Amino acid sequence: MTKRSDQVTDALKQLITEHKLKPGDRLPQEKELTEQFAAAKGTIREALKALETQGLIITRTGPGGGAFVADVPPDRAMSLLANYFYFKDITIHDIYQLRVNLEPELAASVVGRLSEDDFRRLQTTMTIYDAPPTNQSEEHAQRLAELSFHEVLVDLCPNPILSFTCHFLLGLLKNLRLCHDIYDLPNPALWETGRHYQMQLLGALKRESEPEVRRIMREHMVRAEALMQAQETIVLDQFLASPRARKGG
Amino acid sequence: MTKRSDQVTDALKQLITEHKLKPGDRLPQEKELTEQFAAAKGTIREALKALETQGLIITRTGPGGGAFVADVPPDRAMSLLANYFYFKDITIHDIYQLRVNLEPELAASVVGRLSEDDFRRLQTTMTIYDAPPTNQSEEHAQRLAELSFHEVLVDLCPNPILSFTCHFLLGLLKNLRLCHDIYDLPNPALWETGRHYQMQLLGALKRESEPEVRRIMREHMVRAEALMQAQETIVLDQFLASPRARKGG
DNA sequence: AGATATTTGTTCGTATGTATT
DNA sequence: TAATACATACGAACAAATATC
Repeated sequence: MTKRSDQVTDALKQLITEHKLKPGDRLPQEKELTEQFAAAKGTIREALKALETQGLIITRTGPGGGAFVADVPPDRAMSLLANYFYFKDITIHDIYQLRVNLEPELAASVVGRLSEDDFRRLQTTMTIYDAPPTNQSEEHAQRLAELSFHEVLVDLCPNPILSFTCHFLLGLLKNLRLCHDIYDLPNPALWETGRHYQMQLLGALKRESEPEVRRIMREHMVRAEALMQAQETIVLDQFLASPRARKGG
Repeated sequence: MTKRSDQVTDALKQLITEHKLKPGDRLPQEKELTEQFAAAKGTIREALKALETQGLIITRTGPGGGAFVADVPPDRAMSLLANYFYFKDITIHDIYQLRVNLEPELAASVVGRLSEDDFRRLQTTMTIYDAPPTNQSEEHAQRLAELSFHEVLVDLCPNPILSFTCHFLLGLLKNLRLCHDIYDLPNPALWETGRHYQMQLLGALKRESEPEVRRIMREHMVRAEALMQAQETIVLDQFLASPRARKGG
């Protein structure tokens, strides 16, 4: 038997779609809902909480307050999706199999859409890894900055699905345990090639040459995957070896 | 000030990650949680409801019952993500920009992994659109069956991210209002080419020729996009024209 | 099969916090 | 400042589901 609160959740969702409610529109108050659904406050609140965690509504207290339909924030959508992958173990190849094919599209989709300000943003992020890193934490920071170059493209991409997917993949690279371990290893080649390709990419974007943008980004991704995978094997070997090593003293 | 129930939600999430709880493991009971967090029952229940909505836990009543860590079901992850795109208007090109680049990878990733039974499944789905459709509802059904061909590939794909993304795109094609409208239009070319490419694909999969599989699937997607886009313009024109037409009688 | 114990699910009444007027 | 309207939180009781004996 489905729970009463879940029934209310579904009913409220239907109410939103049927009445074509838009972000900002208000739902009935808790008191009204208790009457409409003949359910107690607690039950109604659980139903609203479900919608709130989905990002579909936000609630405000005080006069004129209540539950308001909301645009799901990208961050929330990303963390909800990240939950799905939490118990699967993701490999570098899993991530780059998508990046190799999608990042070129992403870059191509912004050709001719960059303002002077956008170019400055790209150039600014590149200055962070202008010089080779001197210590480990600096190297770690540079890796994250390198990713933010791609986040600028994500912001400008007109395709919401492509943009979100690439953004999510960047989130995995930023947050996954495996990736943190990889970033902790020194990797001058990764710094060198990342810098190299992004310089080339910036030029191609300025020339507004879509084929070149596509080609450069693809090469960039293929190269990055190879370098990351090399480190992945090291990290995984360490992981396999360490329990033994500890036991052995 | 952040809500008490949200604090509890975060604390419970942290508890799961820190104790490395895996699917099947139990969380403390409501009663214990009220004591541990010095919060009322309703507050605890709202926190648990948030985790339940995310698909991170399921709850069971009775002795030995409680909240159990769960693997997020793919369906739930998909519908949570679909919420994000609910208020964005997605175009055919948005969807196919990803499909053109990912479906070839998907197909390539299953080469050499198909059992006799899998081949039968593929062949069975193809029989549904063996003959040209005679009426509109039959045509609509065939379109959905055509998509289920790709769902077989999704099931076999070893890359969880690629598999999920392609699955999600199929979900959009199945559920989006725009796509339903498109499927309602007669389109013999779509039937013809879909059938054609899937026959070819089946052959290439049997020969285990990865380059061919990739090439055929890409052509299939490029062709499908063109046909779908042609219908998209018709549907959108209708949509723009219809208010006028109604008013005019 | 039926009684019982355990645990979540639901209800109601009340009190507190917060933002608007 | 005070009054008002709304969500948020507390606490006790009851209902429903389910495993065990």
